[in-house]
Amino acid sequence: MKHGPSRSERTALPSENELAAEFKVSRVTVRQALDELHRKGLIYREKGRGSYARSEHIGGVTGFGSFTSEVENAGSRPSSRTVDFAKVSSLPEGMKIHLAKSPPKNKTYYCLTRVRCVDSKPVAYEETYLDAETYPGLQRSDVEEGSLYETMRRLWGLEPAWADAAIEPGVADDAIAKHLGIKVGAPVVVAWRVTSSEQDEVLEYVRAIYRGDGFALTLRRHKIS
Amino acid sequence: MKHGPSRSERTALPSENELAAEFKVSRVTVRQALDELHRKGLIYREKGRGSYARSEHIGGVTGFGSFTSEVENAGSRPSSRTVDFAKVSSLPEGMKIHLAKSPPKNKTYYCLTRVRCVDSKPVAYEETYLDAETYPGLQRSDVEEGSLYETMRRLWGLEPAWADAAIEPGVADDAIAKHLGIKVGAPVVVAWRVTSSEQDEVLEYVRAIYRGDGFALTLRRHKIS
DNA sequence: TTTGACAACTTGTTAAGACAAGCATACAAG
DNA sequence: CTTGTATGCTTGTCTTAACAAGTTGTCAAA
Repeated sequence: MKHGPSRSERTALPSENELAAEFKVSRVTVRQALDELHRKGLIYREKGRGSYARSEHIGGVTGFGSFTSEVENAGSRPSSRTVDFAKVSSLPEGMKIHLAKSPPKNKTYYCLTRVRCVDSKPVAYEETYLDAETYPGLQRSDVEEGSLYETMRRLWGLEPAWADAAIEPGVADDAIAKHLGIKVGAPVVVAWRVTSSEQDEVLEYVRAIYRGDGFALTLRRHKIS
Repeated sequence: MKHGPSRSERTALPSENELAAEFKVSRVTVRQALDELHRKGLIYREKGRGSYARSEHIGGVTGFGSFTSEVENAGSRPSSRTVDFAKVSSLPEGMKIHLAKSPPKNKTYYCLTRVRCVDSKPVAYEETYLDAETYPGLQRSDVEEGSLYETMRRLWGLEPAWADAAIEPGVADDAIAKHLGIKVGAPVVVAWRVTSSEQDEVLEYVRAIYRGDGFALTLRRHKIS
């Protein structure tokens, strides 16, 4: 026997059984989809009651993942200016200090230096170190345009899956101040990051310096525990 | 027919079927467990090959979650010194600027000010704003000792589930420099955070200021996409 | 030697169903 | 009016089963 429309007054989503019937799939499949939405923070679920949609879910620039797609998802227009592309023989000291796995020695890296912009305003100075063995024959033209992650996928079939990062405060030195259009000594956020594939191959080492005035790194809907 | 020991030479984990047999559960259940380990970044999986354990997995102080448990998991000893406990009638300006949902007006909050220490060294200055309606009758003694999240759970049955945060650079002012034992004007990281329950009830607003010398916020094994 | 078909494994996905446990309503007993 | 109970819903957990798709080694054919 039906007990009135009470549930429908409270529930944003149909029940798992209703969804299974509607889309002609099994309940296991419905649950897989709902669990994924839950992990992303788009819905929450209550035993004995139902699944509820959250009112909102907006993205932000986290400093992980692709700068290009993150800024786009946030509704702004990303752009990059390549400052330099050179071969170097070691990583910055901070990389060795902060990150769990110390990088191997006697390697050569391509060092890609870019200024990251949101709506044409420079917000970050970024040095990306790419192992020369991982990207044989890498050319400046390969990374000059568009998303680096897209290039990794297209040319080398590499897919970024995990990031380890350390965040610390700093002050802008002469070069960084000039690139970001801020004063020397202005406070900045320094992020050290290692991006790896699903199989733990290191894809890039990154040193990123974010300006602070009018821009902030955000982490939205971060699951605790 | 068996085809030699090739797989066992490469695989760290038994296959799903082997695990199901060993623990007398169905393969679906085994997969649920393995998928969870994968999401946590403890293993990775390859179709047609097997599941592989990652070499290491160490935690870090992310600035989300419980400071107490995060520092403990990182193998250090956390402590806190309560600087102040007062009633206030509004949140700091930065909270309204950075966070998605602007907090309601005409509220009163308990403002808990603490200095966070790792191995007795002060690393962060933290102001926690707790809605007086959410925590009726909150006493300083309730939060003076131990983990605030533990108190939330024990006394009010509230469970932190999600955090939204914004991170920006800053400089230490006089008060903060004194509390952290650093110089006035030293670079710091300012984190604005809202912690919510699974049902989106706001549990706390936090303004945290981290020193930069010898301490860094870390995010280990952060899943991309 | 090289190539290709095949078998035997792996994980990925889906199905259909059962039972437990929590929630909300309706309803009868007090 | 209050309280307990039954009912029918919900999500949570689990089982057994099947097939798809990718990987690896064997082995016969060229």
